[in-house]
Amino acid sequence: MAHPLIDKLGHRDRLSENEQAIIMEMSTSIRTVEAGDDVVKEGESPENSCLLVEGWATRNKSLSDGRLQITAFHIAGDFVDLHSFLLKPMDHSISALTRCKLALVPHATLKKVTEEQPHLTRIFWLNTLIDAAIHREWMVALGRLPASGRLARLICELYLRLEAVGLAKALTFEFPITQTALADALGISGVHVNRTIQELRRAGLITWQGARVTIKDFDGLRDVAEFDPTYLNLTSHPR
Amino acid sequence: MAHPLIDKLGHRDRLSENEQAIIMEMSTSIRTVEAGDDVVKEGESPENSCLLVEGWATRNKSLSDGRLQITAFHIAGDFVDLHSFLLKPMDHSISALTRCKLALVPHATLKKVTEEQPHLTRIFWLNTLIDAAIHREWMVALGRLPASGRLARLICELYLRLEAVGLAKALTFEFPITQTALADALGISGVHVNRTIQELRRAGLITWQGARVTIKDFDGLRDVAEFDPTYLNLTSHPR
DNA sequence: CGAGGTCTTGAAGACGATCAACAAACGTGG
DNA sequence: CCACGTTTGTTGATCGTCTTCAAGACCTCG
Repeated sequence: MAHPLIDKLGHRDRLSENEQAIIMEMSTSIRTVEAGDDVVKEGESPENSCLLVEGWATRNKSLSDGRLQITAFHIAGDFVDLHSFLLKPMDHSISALTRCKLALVPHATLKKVTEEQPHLTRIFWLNTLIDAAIHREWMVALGRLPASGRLARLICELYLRLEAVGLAKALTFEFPITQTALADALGISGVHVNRTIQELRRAGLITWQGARVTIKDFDGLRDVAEFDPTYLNLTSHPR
Repeated sequence: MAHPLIDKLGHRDRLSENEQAIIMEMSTSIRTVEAGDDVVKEGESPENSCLLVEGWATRNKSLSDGRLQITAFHIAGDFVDLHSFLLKPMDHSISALTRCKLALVPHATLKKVTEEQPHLTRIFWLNTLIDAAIHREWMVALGRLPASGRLARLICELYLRLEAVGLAKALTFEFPITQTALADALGISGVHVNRTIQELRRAGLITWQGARVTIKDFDGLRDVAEFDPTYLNLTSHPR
């Protein structure tokens, strides 16, 4: 299994050899997008969905005055843009946080999967349902948690997701983001992000130097975050 | 077309006679849930998905101390709980805001649809993708809009959704909710909901008496809300 | 080595929370 | 049909979190 998506989906249900082969062959080409550039823009109706092979990307929506809200972070193995297969035009943009490598999957191929591979279709569908579950989790954070809780939650979520695909271990990971961008994800100001990071540091819950985040007290962080990982559906069972 | 779901899905793509017949026959039974009761609770793994035939329901998640965040409102014709077909256990609860009539659809039937009805599968999948798009829209509101903007958005969204299924017209609709529950949707306190409603009233944008909400100045309300209805995907095209 | 972006800190002020009290509406039983 | 209790809506006062503005320190990269 040398494919990040197969790794990831394999955590949720068993994939047959045939299904794995289909996933390996789905993509027609690889596209590279530079840090800061958009992969897809709000309003477009792309003919391909893209799978993130390498790098970090965000889903985001912007308001007329330029204010931004990041609605999700994506990492290697995420089928970032599966939504655009059926949902057109795009209601949001996908932007590269770092340089990204993306595998393009034509919508015609996905349509064929829905016609010939019911089990794989359900797995892909599930993938988008988990995106929705993560959205709900973020809504709770944005609506009901103070800044420290929101940040703590994000750290817990990202660590578990990265760990699940082998991109983090030992409670530490690289998070290549500016505090300004983090503000757009947490729904607070850049200045306050800075103060909130310091608050978690002072409480002995994390260290954060450059891009490296280390969780020093997972239980403490989980308490501040009121975090329960069930929504990530990281356990395998037949669908 | 005497079925609310057929009405609704018909706005997004054409349904064949056969597909309409399948939808009519999917449901094995009707369940009634009283106002305030839960339809499904967080943590459960139901064997049926439920389709809301009559009444208002919410999706919600609660924190350990009892604070609540409503993540969506659902109305007649919404396939509220399609998520639980593949996403188990439930990451959130579904609760009845008013007395609700729900049609139960066994997951085995849905599985059969995915195996025999690719087009209908895509339509159902799309339905959950639109739920996700609405979630993203709410995240922008929760993260980046002041209370007045959040409330204005909700009113715009609900009006358009109700109108699309024939449950509202002439810029007025019944919204049977308490200000406390509204607070749990908007991520603010109950007291502040009250003041925010008054603010929109004073600005001449709405009236709100008892459960009846009337939009007096749609353009004005849309501006306060920074509302763009694209995300609701209310237009029909082949999927 | 200089320049632009990013991080950090301080001070003032806004928005919304919380607490408290009262008014109005609603439902229920007498 | 009215009396009463409970829930919901309304208002005022005070407090806290987070915003905004501003300035300086650090750092990275050409």
